[in-house]
Amino acid sequence: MADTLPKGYEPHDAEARWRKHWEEAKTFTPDPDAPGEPYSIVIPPPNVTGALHIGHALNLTLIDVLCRHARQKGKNVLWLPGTDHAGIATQNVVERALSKEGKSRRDLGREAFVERVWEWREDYGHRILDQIRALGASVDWTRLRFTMDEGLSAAVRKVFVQLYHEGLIYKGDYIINWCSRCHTALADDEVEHEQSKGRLWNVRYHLTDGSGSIIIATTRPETIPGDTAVCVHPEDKRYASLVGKIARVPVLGREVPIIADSYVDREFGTGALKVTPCHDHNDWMLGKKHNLEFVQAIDENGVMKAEAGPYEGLSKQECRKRIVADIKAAGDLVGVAELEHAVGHCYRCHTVVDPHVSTQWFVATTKMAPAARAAVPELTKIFPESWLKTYYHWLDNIRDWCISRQIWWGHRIPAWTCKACGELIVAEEAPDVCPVCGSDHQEQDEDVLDTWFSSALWPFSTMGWPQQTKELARWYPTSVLVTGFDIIFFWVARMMMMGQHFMKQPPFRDVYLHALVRDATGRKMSKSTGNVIDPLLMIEKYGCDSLRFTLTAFAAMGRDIRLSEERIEGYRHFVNKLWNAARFALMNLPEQVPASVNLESIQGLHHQWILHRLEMVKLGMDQALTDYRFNDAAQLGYKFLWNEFCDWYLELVKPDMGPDMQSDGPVRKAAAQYVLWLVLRELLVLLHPIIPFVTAEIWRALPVPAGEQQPTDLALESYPPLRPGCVREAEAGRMELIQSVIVAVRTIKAELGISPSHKVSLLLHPADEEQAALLEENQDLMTTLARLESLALGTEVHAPKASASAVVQGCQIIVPLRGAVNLAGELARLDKELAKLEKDVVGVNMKLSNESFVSRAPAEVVARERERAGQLLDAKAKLQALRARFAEALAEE
RNA sequence: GGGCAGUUAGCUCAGCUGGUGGAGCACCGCCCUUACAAGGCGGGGGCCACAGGUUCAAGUCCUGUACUGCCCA
Repeated sequence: MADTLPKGYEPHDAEARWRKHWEEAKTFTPDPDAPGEPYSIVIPPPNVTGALHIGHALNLTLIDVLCRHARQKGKNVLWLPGTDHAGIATQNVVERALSKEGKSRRDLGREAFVERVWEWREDYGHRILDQIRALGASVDWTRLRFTMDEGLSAAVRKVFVQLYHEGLIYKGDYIINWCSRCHTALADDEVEHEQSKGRLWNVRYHLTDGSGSIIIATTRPETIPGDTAVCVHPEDKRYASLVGKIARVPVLGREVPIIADSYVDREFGTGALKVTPCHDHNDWMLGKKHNLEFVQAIDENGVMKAEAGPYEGLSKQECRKRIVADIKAAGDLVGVAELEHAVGHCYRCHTVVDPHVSTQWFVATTKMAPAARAAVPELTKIFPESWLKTYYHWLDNIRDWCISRQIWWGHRIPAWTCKACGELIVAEEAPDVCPVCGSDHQEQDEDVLDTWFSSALWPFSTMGWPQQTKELARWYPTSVLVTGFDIIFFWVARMMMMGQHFMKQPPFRDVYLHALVRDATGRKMSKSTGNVIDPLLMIEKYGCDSLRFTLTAFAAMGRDIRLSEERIEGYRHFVNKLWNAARFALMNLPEQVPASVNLESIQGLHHQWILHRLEMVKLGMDQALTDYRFNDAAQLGYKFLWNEFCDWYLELVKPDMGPDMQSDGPVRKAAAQYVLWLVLRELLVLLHPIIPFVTAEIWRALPVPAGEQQPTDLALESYPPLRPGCVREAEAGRMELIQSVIVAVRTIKAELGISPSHKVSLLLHPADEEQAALLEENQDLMTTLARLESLALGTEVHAPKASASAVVQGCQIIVPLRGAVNLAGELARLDKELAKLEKDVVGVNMKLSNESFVSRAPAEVVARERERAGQLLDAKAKLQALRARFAEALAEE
């Protein structure tokens, strides 16, 4: 006997051992010169400040499944790991640490502060990487990248400079989203809109000519000092006569024109809008269009400026209170209403974002978007397709991307201003002298670039671009990008634009967008709600494979995943089941596997059946993973292991393993051992991409065939070869009959209260000769699994009237009942069966008696229904006869 | 306001190109049958949200309604 496994699987030891082995042996470090179709994935770089959350766990698990599967298929696989520097988030973290020491970043100065961030990164930046390790991600650690690495930074500078010279990056005064807490600009998609309760103030603006007034509606009265117009809809009859007149801004007294623009929503508020170009995006657009004055009334700290007159120096909140009070005192506050409206918040710190006018750098994404749009779906396919429209819609309505951030941690903008002549110099390296005036006195732009700017280059910058590396030649474009749909704008679309522009082809062939992981009640997981499921804690409690299997099994396309700890716990049972099946196998296998048996001519229906099923699962799982149907792949594996291999095959094979009583014993046992070994072995390979640790651990313990080397590393094993000769539909169908007979006997026992272990006699009346032969040949299987005392076959066999019965595929199943059993129970059982049959008969007859069904449905379908009708009627007749006999027996009691 | 999903067993969800509605968990019985009680065997449970339409045939295709969720403005 081979060495068996310990009674329970200990995930911690096994996981630690395999993680260490794979990393030290560089198992997942590919050679660009190696053969095999290239397959590559770049990791969606997690935020370096982050801790692994369940969303990462899902993402990494799915990518790992794809990569491990691709390796099995003989591909040359690169999975490139790394992190991004998360400008705002990281700076916030370090600033918070500083503030505990009573210091601000300004106390340190820029250089010392950045130094401090690097130190922080040295101390904590590996945390997220260790967590990626914990999950078993088969990344190539030798190619680890960070967006602030020298190579990637050089790529950023090159891209910036080139885009600038191509006119695709420009600097200008624009209205942007301003976070006064982070003290920086934000891109449009970095602002999260949330419905919140607010108020709508109706305020009267008097006309300068004394001819009356106009009432406007506003949600932000503190911006009144920045008003430079009042706007109405050109077709709004209520205000037609006022257009062109001059209104006076309350309190401030500024005279502003009343203009007309179809942008105005006549239904909203009073239908009249005050226009504040410096403090609202839409008003900015109106200001440009109508050549209005631009008055900035609030500064970048949220404090009122001199332009706000009497409110100068007040916070915007205080200003709101005061100006409302002043307007009310003047009798111009017409009304206040409650209002539910969307308010923008900073995605990093959740402060309310203010529209703010300032000098910023922009990428002309309006010009770059068309290429990224055109690439889909011809060059890049999006899965699931339902995201296609969202992708198009965003690109079609894109605004230029604000990329400058007023922080210190990040790639500093490679632009210098000559102190002598004011020339703006954009270059990859600091210029020695000004190309215009020759002065050597330049000052670099203070701002850094948006983190997503460097992330957008990730698919090629990580492979060494702008150097022409072997990696780029071999692995660009990448095979697939796997990521959450929530960053389709932040990341996917921008990588598409940059990839198209600089590499002349999009960065991935496929984009697979997975769902968000939610809690059991469907809420987003967040620290503040306290409903997070910590993947590391789950790994600790249930083992990594349990978590991975759960996530894979729930990753149905286009659906959110509702996760709860119970589910992970549940799938731990699956891992345990596999472990125990392997234990059983090992207890029944010799130290060396017997010489191989010709599987295509193997005897034994159970062997033929399980080999057939194995072929189906191989094909099915491969196809499912190719189609990104992760849940289907997981389910196929689950059902095969549990419901076929364990529930049936292991039971069926037990008699083969017994003492060698019969003359064919040794041969039969050797064949069974070989099939058992082989099926388990290939099943381990199939499951390995999803649950790598437990499968590797079992694999190591499996015996190897005589003459072969000691166990190999499962991670390097190929996908099991297909054996077309083992595909046998007919045999599989025959096995189903045997299974049905066994189930029928078990049901009779269970429903009549006969103990499962109580051995009964079984009489079978087969439907025909062929069935008789089949049942005859497989008596052993039925005797063992149905726990029979004896088995008799043939229509001549006498059956006592007091027998329980059933009909399966035309075969009558008769179990003589002796002793104190519940005879009335059997009658009820038969009646229930008959009622069920009757219902089916009625259904089929209805179809067949429908003239148009018979004439219009495909002949094949009609034939199938006819056959079924025949079977049902046959079963019904037989069961009725059996019931009649039984009723007689009851009467005789 | 625009767009995209979803509505199937008590719960969470599968159900591809229309042809006898499934799984896991939960529930109810019975069982320590020599891998597994984290187990085995058996069972109950569904007008597939609603209303129309197409079709011989609709959970599946089309239209509308209701509710839920998400994204964008």
